[in-house]
Amino acid sequence: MTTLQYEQNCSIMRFVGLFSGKWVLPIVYHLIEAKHPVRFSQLQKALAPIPQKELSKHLKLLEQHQLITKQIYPEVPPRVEYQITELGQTLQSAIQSLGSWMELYEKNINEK
Amino acid sequence: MTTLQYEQNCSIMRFVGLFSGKWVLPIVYHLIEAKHPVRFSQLQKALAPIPQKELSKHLKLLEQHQLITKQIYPEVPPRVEYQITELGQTLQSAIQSLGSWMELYEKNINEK
DNA sequence: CAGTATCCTTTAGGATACTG
DNA sequence: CAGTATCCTAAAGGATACTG
Repeated sequence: MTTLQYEQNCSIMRFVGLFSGKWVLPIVYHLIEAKHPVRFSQLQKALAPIPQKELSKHLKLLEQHQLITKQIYPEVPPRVEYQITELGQTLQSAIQSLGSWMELYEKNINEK
Repeated sequence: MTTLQYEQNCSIMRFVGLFSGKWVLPIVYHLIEAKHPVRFSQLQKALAPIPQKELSKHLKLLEQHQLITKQIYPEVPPRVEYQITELGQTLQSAIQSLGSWMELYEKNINEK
């Protein structure tokens, strides 16, 4: 019998695995807040100074994980829009609570 | 006027910065759940297969960030205990919501 | 027991240039 | 516009051996 390891058993660790990367949560959260489809260039501008490569890579991964959808419009110049899925939208309160906690924490640290 | 960048302005990004690292949230959460002081070796066992180096490094950082305290007992063999601070304890619900979301997500993905 | 120290490999991250 | 491709550096992560 193999020892079941913490890595596979802990939902927190699996979460960290799924959302590892400096820019992942910000991308997701921006799309959650936007609610409407957002173009690649809009995302890049909103999340500046995110490197284009990082944005591109994580959008692809998030789509694979069914947290966002990608819509390509065959126009010239090309238009590509990203939108949060219903499943992705369920992340809203969890991510919000991280941000709220951070502000509480900083307030606490600074007043000492 | 300099453009204020997303990195400094977004509490989510600052959170990600503070808790970056595969093992940080698991360590914090274990201490939150424990409530009582926990020895180094207990942590290592509970979070296996965490490398000793990672555990040691992150405990030091968490202490610097005032999220945990360290108590050294001058015994032989030495005993060192770590405990969550009140400030650290305030993370509980935020981290829990990450884990709960992860389980919801996995359930959703698997039933397709 | 509770760490350090060392070494090594992989990944993340970012700058820049190019393309359909 | 919306990406790729390339190159590079720094940081993360992990295995192992050693120490007060």
